[in-house]
Amino acid sequence: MSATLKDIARESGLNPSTVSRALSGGYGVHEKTREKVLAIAEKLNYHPNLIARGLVTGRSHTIGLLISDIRNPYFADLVRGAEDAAYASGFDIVLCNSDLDPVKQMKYFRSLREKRVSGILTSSVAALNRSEIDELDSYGIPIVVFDETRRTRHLSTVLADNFQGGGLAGKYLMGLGHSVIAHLTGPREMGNLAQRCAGFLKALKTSSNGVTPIVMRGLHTYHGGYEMAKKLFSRHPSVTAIFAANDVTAFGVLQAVLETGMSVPGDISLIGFDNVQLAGITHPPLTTVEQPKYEMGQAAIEILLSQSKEHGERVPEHRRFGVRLIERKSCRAI
Amino acid sequence: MSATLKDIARESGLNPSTVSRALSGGYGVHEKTREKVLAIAEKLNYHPNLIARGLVTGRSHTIGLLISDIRNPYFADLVRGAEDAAYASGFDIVLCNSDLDPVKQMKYFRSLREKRVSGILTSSVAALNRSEIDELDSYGIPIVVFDETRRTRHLSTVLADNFQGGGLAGKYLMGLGHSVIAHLTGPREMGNLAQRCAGFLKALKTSSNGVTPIVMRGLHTYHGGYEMAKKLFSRHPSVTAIFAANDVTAFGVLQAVLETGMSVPGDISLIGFDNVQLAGITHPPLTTVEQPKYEMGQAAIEILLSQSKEHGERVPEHRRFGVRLIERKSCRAI
DNA sequence: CTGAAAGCGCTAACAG
DNA sequence: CTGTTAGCGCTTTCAG
Repeated sequence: MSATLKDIARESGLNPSTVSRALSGGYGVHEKTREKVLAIAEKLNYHPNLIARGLVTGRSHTIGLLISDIRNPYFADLVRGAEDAAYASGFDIVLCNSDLDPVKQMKYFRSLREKRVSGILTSSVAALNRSEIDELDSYGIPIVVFDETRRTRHLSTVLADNFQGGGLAGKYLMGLGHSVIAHLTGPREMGNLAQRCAGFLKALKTSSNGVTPIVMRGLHTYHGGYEMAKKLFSRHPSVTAIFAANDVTAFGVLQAVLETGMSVPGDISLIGFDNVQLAGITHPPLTTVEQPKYEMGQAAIEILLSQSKEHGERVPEHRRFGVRLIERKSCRAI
Repeated sequence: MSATLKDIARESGLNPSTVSRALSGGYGVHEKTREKVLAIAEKLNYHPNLIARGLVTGRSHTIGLLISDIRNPYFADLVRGAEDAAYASGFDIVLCNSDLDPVKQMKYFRSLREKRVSGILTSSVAALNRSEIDELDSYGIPIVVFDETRRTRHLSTVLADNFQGGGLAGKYLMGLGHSVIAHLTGPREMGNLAQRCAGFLKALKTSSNGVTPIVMRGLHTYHGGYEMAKKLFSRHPSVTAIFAANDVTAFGVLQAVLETGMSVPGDISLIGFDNVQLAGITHPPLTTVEQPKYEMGQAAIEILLSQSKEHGERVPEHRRFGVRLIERKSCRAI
């Protein structure tokens, strides 16, 4: 089928190893023979077999990227940042969607490992348990996980300052005069959400006037936001402000508010988290806490790449990104 | 480092080939020895090296997926459909974002080919020219392209019935009584957009009352929609309805409308195309023409997989999906 | 059912 | 600067 290095060796009367050098390095090869090799390669329509090369060098130049669902715009930004950075360094990204399913997740991890990827990036999907973390550690490749607040011996992390972000949201809402404020969030195990919640609660606690925080847990998805909001309105009709764990959840809340015949920000002030692409064009445009998703994706690749160069014991790296409040039209003073 | 097949051969006193059979096939191996092999493999924490296997079998079990930008929610759905289908068959997806850049695009194609992917899925990114199509043909792997209206000797295609969709939009707007209707679309070379436009124009033409179609071209992106709408309002203040080439473009239009102090559907009726995830939660919820993105992604993988089994001359396959109008709140009768 | 041998396409010492 | 040799980890004839 495709021409091989041997073919061009035969054709040129050179030795395969010389051809190899001419093609990849360029060093230690006479310019004349190099040109000759290149010409023949062109003529034979030769294209290196990267998987053969990978076998001998041990480098696949491929990075696994495991998230819950690419349709969540938060991940789209993250992935794009990672892909761009990887591309710039000559690496490919294999994309895996786990849907937060612990079984699927481990299947993907194992499959990536068998493909001998250079490293793995993962959002902290279904919370990893001890033995799973140990398994990942045993892979001997750099792994960086997003939004993971715990520290382990080998895993690197990149995350936003969720605690601060939660505080920003809480303070903002209080500053607007709200006193019955709800926080709609996801499962307890998600460390990043827990941090947002903690920061939020802390902010409310430091206020002079008596604010009543209501915390509800469900799924941090569009649907989850919708459900939680409905429940909230029936149980606590006096709420005037909601801090949603992320924008997509906030979108669900928005939907519920509209269906209930209320309005944002007329009856309910709403604030999200992430500053997802479409947050600016909902009605009303969503006030939210921005985290630099694209940059976080990039950073993860940088860490990964720098670690894969190191030998011996790898020291994990941890990077935390600042957040900021994006004020739009979904909150009002009371 | 990692245990190899040889290690377990030595440990068990068997021949590597026997071990190989025990591990992969299971056929033609005594149950007893098979169990023994499995046990030792487990003990040694053995994991097959898929890249070594790939080298000998010539199968990478990897599929390249080249799109313009994963942050466009249209692609997110498509990609997810593809990834799920690929996963189900034991294939991985390597994701590439070309940004419609012809150079980047060909780089990706070549890199995928060198990685010996089993096939390539691509959205019809920057329009391919003759010699590029020839190059793709020469790869000798199945390639399926989305949204490509031209037919070539080797490329398979999957697309929605864009012509019909355009017609649906046109008819709907006319039925509502609009007579000054604009269509905001992308570059001429994009065959799918051209079809949408053609279907739309055809529908208007068959109307009894005199409708004035205005067609504007720009970029079919959020920003492009915004720009075109601004221009449209200053040049044709009498428009009452807009058909945007896709939802993301429609979102841009929506933004422009709001900024201009008008409202949808009060002053402008707006209809999109795609039925992207968030189309239902903009304000107002967007009326649009839905195409089955997820299913299209799946279908592409099916075609790809069925083709990679075939030997000899491959017959390309073409699949066209129906579309339907999703009526929401962004249009009104005049 | 198992072993021996060869080789996928490439790189990497080591000589020369 | 170039050739020789060996081998990455696995599968796959072909014998036995």
